[in-house]
Amino acid sequence: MAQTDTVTRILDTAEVLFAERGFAETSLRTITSKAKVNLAAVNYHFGSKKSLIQAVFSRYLDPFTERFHRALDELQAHYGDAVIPLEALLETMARSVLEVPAERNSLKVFMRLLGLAYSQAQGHLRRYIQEEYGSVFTRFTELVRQATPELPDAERFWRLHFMLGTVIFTLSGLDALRDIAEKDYGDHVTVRELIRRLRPVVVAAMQAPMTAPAPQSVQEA
Amino acid sequence: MAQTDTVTRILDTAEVLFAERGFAETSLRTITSKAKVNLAAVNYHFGSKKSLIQAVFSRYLDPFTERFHRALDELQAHYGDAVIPLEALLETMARSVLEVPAERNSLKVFMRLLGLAYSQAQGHLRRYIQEEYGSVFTRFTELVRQATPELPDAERFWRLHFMLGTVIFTLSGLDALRDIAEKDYGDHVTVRELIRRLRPVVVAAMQAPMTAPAPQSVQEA
DNA sequence: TCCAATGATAAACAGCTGTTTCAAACATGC
DNA sequence: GCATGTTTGAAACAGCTGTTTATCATTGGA
Repeated sequence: MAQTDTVTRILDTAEVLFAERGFAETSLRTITSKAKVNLAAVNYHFGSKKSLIQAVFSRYLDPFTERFHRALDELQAHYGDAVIPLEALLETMARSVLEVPAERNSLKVFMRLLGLAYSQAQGHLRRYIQEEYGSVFTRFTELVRQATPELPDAERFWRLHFMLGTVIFTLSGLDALRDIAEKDYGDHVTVRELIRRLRPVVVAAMQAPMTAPAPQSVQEA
Repeated sequence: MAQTDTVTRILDTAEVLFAERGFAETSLRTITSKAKVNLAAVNYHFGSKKSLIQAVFSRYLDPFTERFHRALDELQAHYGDAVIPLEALLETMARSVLEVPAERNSLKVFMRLLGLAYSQAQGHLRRYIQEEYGSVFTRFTELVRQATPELPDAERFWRLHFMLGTVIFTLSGLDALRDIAEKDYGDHVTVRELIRRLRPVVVAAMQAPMTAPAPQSVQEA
């Protein structure tokens, strides 16, 4: 065995580079040279670049989904048959997201990867994540449904994705935004502080009053 | 002159392909062959692939900023010295965004490109957009400042970017989200309808109550 | 001790990338 | 008509891409 496992050295290097520059823009040669590992090692241990990308995600998402499931278990046990309030659900999710990368001090990388998963072409990634980790999301949305019975299903779906966009966009572009905020407002913000700022905004957004559907006379695009 | 200008044929093809697959994942050969144009034409007319990417953005952003500036002029003329309410500002912005691509029936492409500009590596793009079109955004945020005097500057900055994330994330991933929504809720939504749904959410988010700063005892990441 | 399996290494592979070159075609002004 | 500047065309360029091969080293078990 080398001083640290070749596989984990590849994963450690790859996740940072992917987060910094995207998948297509990061070559295997860049990864392997920075990881002080032979080029062929990636294909030997992971099979292909695609699989390496998925492995990087699994290493974050597997512990996350496990923790999140457990946290939801506790939450449901605590509330029994009563409806879990929206704030508690959001709080639990936030805590689960924060806990995982705390073990490896890189929430920033985690969020940036999530952002890339949504925005980059990489259709295989979205499919992989959907198939592998879709069930947690389904469970969560069902609980949100019970917490917001006044919302029509479609409206809640869209608002949840509005908020997903808020979180992913903000946290994945964190460095750039933090620089601007610090320069313009002397406001050096930490991730935990950002999440504190996010909470009331997300709650207010989910509970915003609904407006009447657009009149049909308006032309469509 | 060919049946349509070589330059515009390149731009038309490039913007669609970029929106579909990202910048790094779209080769000049794919663009030129699909546009039925010689490979060298891109480098001849635009100089480089980088410049082509910027040209694609200019073609959207130049008309947009011009319209948006004009719309803000009218708004300020109408309200005189009075403070323009937040809803009116957001409404004006939404209208300006909607108007531009209506001329070329591709708001979807426009939004997807905006999303890519934020998420893709392409540091040159962010710099280009910032330098070229930053002034409109500055003007807009100043008006938002007057409309929300109760918010501290830093808080307003973050909330504006929260909402920017919401809009860009939603509209740039529109196709995928729409498919899910249609399958699960039979809800076939148009862009204009989505924007109608976005409005109350954004307003509520901007006007959400503030919570006290986190106690200093909490450890930071 | 020998064998087999596993892992690491360097080299080569075919294919694609953005860009350049230079000759041909074209249009335009005189 | 000729000469001018502009736009196209096919081909080549050097460089990088992911992947494969074949060789070598190292290990653990019989």
